[in-house]
Amino acid sequence: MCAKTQTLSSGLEDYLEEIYIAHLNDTPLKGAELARKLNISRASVSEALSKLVSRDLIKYSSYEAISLTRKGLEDAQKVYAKHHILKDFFEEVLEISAEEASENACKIEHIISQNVLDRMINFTDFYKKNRETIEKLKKEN
Amino acid sequence: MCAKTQTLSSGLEDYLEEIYIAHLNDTPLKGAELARKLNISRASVSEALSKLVSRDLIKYSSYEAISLTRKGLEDAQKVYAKHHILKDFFEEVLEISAEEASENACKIEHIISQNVLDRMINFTDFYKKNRETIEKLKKEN
DNA sequence: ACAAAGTGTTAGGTTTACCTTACAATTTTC
DNA sequence: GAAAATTGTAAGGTAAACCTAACACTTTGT
Repeated sequence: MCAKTQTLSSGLEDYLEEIYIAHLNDTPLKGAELARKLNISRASVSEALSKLVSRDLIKYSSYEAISLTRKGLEDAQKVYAKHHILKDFFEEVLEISAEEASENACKIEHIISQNVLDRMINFTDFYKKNRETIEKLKKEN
Repeated sequence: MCAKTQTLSSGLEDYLEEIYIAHLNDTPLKGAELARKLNISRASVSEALSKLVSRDLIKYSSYEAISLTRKGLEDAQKVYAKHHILKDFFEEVLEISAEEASENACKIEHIISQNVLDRMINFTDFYKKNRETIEKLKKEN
């Protein structure tokens, strides 16, 4: 009856994130396509989708597009946001390439604490606003 | 979306790191003590140590202190360094508490790319050298 | 020295997240 | 409206990393 709120494994978060990206792009996403995107077998995706359904994070029937429940949407947004906070910090502050920034963000997004992320948002924001001053300072050293 | 790569598993890196810390402290470390430190059963530690021995990263015989091979020492130093680069950045730049900085570093150290770490070293260094100027700049915003 | 305490290993189990194979169900294409 | 292609799922398997229980071996304390 009452839905359980468990923490999502890193793997399930990846599924959810990819489903969310399809949602953002307004692109219908089926299991097989998700399998291709994540480079995982259709069988494994099938199992994972069952888990997400049983946790009330997605709606899904065979041969139809996957959709997010309200709860699933919220969770996905959180993961997606984490990804971008990290990616943005890596790119803007550390000057890492978009690709490498994304690869690192993909892994770290599942384990970093919210507090660190919050500070990272502020810091990246500060950095962007003062980029010229800071870069001048760097050259002076 | 998130491809996986790993030579030494995150778990084995943790064992190695703890062994290295004992080495730094010049404290003999046996399996049982390692198990206590990592909060893992003696049985699991026994298995893990066998793996580390077979990979030529440690030397170990029952009832004796664990020691690092040259290769093991190098690997351990790398992990340990990663931990401190991250911890230092979290503490010094993001002003995270020592404890939380360490907790985050513990997890991230196993997955972050060397390139990001290198940039992080430089950035933290820059930040420390220009702390006052940067903090003044923050207040101005 | 020898009992108690501590340490190590084995055997067998669990969980998680993958996999392949094979088949069933559905959709697409001609 | 079939044949072909695609999609989904069930069954059974693998591997990693942990666990407990039981037992054997070693060290310690008196």
